[in-house]
Amino acid sequence: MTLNKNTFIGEYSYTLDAKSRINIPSKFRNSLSKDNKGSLVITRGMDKCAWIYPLVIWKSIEDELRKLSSLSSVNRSFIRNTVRHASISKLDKQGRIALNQNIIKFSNIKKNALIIGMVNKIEIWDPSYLSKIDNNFNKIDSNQFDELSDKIIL
Amino acid sequence: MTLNKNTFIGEYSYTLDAKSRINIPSKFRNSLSKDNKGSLVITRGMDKCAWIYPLVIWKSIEDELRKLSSLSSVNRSFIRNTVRHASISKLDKQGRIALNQNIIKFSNIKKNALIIGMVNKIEIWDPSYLSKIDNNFNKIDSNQFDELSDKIIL
DNA sequence: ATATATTGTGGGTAATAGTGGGTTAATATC
DNA sequence: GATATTAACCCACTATTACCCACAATATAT
Repeated sequence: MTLNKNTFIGEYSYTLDAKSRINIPSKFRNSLSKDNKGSLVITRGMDKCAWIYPLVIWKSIEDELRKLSSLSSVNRSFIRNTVRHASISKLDKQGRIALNQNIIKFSNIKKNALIIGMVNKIEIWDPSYLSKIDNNFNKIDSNQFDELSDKIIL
Repeated sequence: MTLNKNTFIGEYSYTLDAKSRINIPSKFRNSLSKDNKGSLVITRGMDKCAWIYPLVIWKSIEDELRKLSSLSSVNRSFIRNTVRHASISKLDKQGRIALNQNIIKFSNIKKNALIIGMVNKIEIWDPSYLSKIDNNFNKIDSNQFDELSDKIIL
């Protein structure tokens, strides 16, 4: 509760109901700053999962995108792919959001879903798919993290 | 008591109660700086144990993570695996924290638990597992410590 | 030695969180 | 314009968590 605003950590397991609604962990809801007014932006992640940003954070991302010149084709496709699948959604009275078919299909979510706090954003995963990814993670030569471990002391 | 703030040394033996709460040694509680407001962050350790950080220390870790761009998949994995098992917890009026099932299972803690001060963080171990690890420690060839002895003068 | 404060452990109760489902309003389709 | 489909809103039930009080054991002070 005393954590930074719009900051999310931890992992939670929830279920999608018949109406494709999923609960947002109450710790995340409490962390959302008031100026979001309960609104989130849902989009495709870089991995096969959903990314969810607080509205105010998303707006700052938009501002960054605005700075990228459309003269570059790399920029154009980057902007397009970042924005085209994004949609705004509001928490209902019980603290849930509705996921649309597009996102559900993309992230291959069925009944069960894993919600993971990623500091500045939230991820929603299909549990079985993520555990596959995890195995690959363990196989990654750990020296890929050597550079990071120089920067961050845990 | 005159030790540096947010610094923990020593070993204590406590029990988990029926609600998975465990006492934090009063010396540790006294060492916690006021700006933590009694909050700690519990996460998985690099060994099979729980790591506990004072909130303010954790926040500085978070701030470092925030600087890592999510365009890099290595960064994404690193962030995910660093924060996904972390959760914030507040000391109750009696000075205990609640451990969640995730952490209990990971560190294989049953009824008895060992709390160890690790200078900047706290570890919680299953006593019987730790004594196994200790045996391995004694087997380590002592020249593995040569590198460390260059860095730290004991 | 006795009184007083602190520490570690147990447990009850009220508030909150997570889930399901029904009803109404909005939008789209024919 | 009538009907079908979807989304928004409301209510209800259960499990979990947070908060409070109690007490025995130890430590500290007088």
